[in-house]
Amino acid sequence: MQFKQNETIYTQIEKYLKKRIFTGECAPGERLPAIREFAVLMKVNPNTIVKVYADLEQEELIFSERTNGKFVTDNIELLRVEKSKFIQNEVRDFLSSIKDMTENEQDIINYIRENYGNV
Amino acid sequence: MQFKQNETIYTQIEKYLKKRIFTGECAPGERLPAIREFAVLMKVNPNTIVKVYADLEQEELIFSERTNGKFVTDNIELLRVEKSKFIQNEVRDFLSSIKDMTENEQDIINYIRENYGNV
Amino acid sequence: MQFKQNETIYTQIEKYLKKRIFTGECAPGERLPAIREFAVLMKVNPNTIVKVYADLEQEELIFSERTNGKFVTDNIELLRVEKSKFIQNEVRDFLSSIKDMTENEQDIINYIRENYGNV
Amino acid sequence: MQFKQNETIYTQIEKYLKKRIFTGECAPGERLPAIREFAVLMKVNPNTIVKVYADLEQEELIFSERTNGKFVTDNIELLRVEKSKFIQNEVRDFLSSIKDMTENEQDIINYIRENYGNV
DNA sequence: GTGGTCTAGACCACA
DNA sequence: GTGGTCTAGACCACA
Repeated sequence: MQFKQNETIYTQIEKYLKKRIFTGECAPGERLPAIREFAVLMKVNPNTIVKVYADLEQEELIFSERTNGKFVTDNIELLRVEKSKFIQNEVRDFLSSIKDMTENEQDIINYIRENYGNV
Repeated sequence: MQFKQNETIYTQIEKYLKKRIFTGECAPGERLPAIREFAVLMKVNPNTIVKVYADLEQEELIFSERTNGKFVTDNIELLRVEKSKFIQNEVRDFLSSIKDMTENEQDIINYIRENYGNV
Repeated sequence: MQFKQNETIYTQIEKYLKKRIFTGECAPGERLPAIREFAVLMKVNPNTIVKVYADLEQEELIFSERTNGKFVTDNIELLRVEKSKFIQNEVRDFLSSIKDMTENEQDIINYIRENYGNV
Repeated sequence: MQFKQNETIYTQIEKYLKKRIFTGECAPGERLPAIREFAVLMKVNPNTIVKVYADLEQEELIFSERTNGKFVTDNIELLRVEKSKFIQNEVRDFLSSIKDMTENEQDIINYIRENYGNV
């Protein structure tokens, strides 16, 4: 994974992991990669992953089993709600970033249509 | 202005200023606020504004007149191109952040419609 | 048994076992559960119980008979003294943790009265 | 400060700091010691203090001003509530640790009276 | 000077 | 092997 500057590494990994959880690539109840393993994969220090996991645990998206690893929550309802919040957040951030430079709703939708195929 | 954490202040001010330039609130050829004045307005240290102006000058969106201050470029064509790039960037960042969690183009457009009025 | 974080499991089991010994639930001279059995009951690794028993043996609260198992001491006087020490310890730890935030002795006693029924 | 084993350093510092906040030794709105300064005082690594401050900030007992330091909340009502919770917690932990080894409420109160002067 | 992030790496409890 | 804590210390953004 290639990290942007101007956004902290842990934030980027957190977003990445959340998206995997929300899309079900990391399924409810599934074991997450071990801290050290994930750190190697991401080419970061284990402590950075410790922070990522701690933050997601705080939000109850994942939970710990002592010495056994970290697991995606199996609270489907919570996942549904958090996913919805996450998306709404992204949408609103986007809209407020771009609104002033566009004419109206349709203008933005056109941009979406033009670029949807290219990402 | 309220700053987010996890993104540097100067980046946030740069975006803010670019948007004012692209929307014409800061018109082509217009004088920008003096560093100290802008710093007071934004409640940041003057050094932060120095960096912002330097970065925008680097991108040729603004230029210096020695002792006279900083001015928005009057190269309309450059403004048009940069604005377009800026918007496209935002659109693509948004799309790639959200694509995996949505079904299709229409799905995203619905989110836009739902939230357009609330930002 | 539900373990707290921020305190090691073996410490928590040690306290639990001591209390059973001091209350006589594990009577003087009585045989303690076998390591494996106790480990299963507590849902911990046998090594953890090995450590617990070793520590209590160190304090002479329990003793080994080679292949026959571990037994609660039958030194009643020692039990009396250790129980008393244990309680005094708990009381003093509690008092020093809370003293600065309370007005006086009576204040603490009121807290005891208020909460005695709810634990 | 002398740290106990079997309880993490950061937990002990957190409790220490909370108590200072609840007693008003660190008054509402007051600036807390700088991370590095406090680390030197406590003879621990700055990162440990970072964690302590982060945890208390999470609980809204303290707040950050970028590059200016950390401050005790001035939300008096929140302080009152959290102090009350903290004390109740300590009292209940104490009671459940000692209840089985005592006869009744009065028995415990006697222990409090006996030891109050000696802590 | 102040906090935030990150790395390298050690040591521990527990399985 | 797995996570948790802690240290030493670097580098950055910001004041």
